[in-house]
Amino acid sequence: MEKNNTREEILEAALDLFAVNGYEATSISQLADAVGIRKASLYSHFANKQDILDTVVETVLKGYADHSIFARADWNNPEYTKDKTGMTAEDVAKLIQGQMRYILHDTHISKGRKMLMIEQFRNAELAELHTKQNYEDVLNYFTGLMRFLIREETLKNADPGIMAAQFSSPITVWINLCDREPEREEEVMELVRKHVMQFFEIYQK
Amino acid sequence: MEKNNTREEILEAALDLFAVNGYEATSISQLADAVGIRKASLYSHFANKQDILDTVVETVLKGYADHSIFARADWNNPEYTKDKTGMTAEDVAKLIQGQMRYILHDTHISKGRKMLMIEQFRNAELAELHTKQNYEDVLNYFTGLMRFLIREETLKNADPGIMAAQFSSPITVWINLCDREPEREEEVMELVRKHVMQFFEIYQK
DNA sequence: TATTGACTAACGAACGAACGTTAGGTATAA
DNA sequence: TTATACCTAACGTTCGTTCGTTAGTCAATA
Repeated sequence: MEKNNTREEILEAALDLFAVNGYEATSISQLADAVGIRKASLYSHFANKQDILDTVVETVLKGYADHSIFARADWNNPEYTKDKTGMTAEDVAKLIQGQMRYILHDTHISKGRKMLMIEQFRNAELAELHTKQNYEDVLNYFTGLMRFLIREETLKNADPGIMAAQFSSPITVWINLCDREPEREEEVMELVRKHVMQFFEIYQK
Repeated sequence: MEKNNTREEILEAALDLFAVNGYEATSISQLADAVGIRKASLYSHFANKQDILDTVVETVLKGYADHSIFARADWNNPEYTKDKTGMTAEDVAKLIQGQMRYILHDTHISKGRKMLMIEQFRNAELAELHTKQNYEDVLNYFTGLMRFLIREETLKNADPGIMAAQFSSPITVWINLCDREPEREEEVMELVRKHVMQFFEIYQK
């Protein structure tokens, strides 16, 4: 009755290792040790090492599509924005902090992000994925937010793409910092608060 | 009379390879091939593979200390600021664009940056170096610039640390984008121009 | 000037260990 | 009975490294 989950364990361990060492520098033996089986047993579940990477990437991609805050937002949908009208600077700061906590601590998302970071100069497919997930989707999301806040007359009218870059880039940089030095998370959260407050002040209508 | 430079050629090829594949995923044979010698000959110049990495890091560090725009600036030194008084938004945009071109195309700086990017989750020393070079020094530099522009009454008074984060982070993000997709450099340069112009507008006195 | 010897950089060959992978056997459970 | 998950053993290849040799350079010596 117990469904066998070795395959999932392998994928999880693989993402763990790829997110620290990268694909090439991770060996089949390392991976097998992490799962607690012999390395030959991996081949009962995957055709070869590349197949493991492909499946991990597939999993990361699917997890992203299912759980990404940024890819799923729709600022033109009243259903999506109805609980976001009349947001103050503090409200937005809290919202962003919550999103950052999620992005930082969700294991799939954070390990996927690190893997893309490591592989971005060797694997063209992963480089593209990196740009989409950590640049284009983020920028789109915050451009939507800026347009929404301008429409609501919370912020003054200016190029929303540039506003989004100015608003989101510090957050992106601070997420990378926390990936490297997790003990600085609280320091970063305070910076985020200050950043959002100051952003709203200077862009206020 | 000709000074032998094989050692330098090895270091250059090593940085090339480490900046794409990382240290572990780069083999001694690959490196020897890139230099055009047999792999055993590498050991006439370095004790072992780790010694090559250590020396490459040392070289990157020295190159950074000698050539980094950010580590060498001193906004309290009149000698440094004397040609920077009365800068308009366009002047600053041009200045930043020039600095970005340099940072993007100087081979040592760009390859060093990529190597640190790849190694940041496995090598604590390189993670620290990454934070210093691409976060702390950058933030310090731009905090200095903000203080300078506030002192000059070009910009209004606000938290210069937050201003520096808002000003520099988009630039950091765009440099990373260009590292991944160099063909987007001109698009990025236009974004930088817009960003700087808009930044000066909203923060104007 | 010619000879010697010390030093160097590069080499081919080989080392044991680890790599990714395959084959074949065994135990478990449907 | 058949299929599956895991095993041990081994494959050929590549890994980082060591060894002993060779060819060339250069300074001191004869």
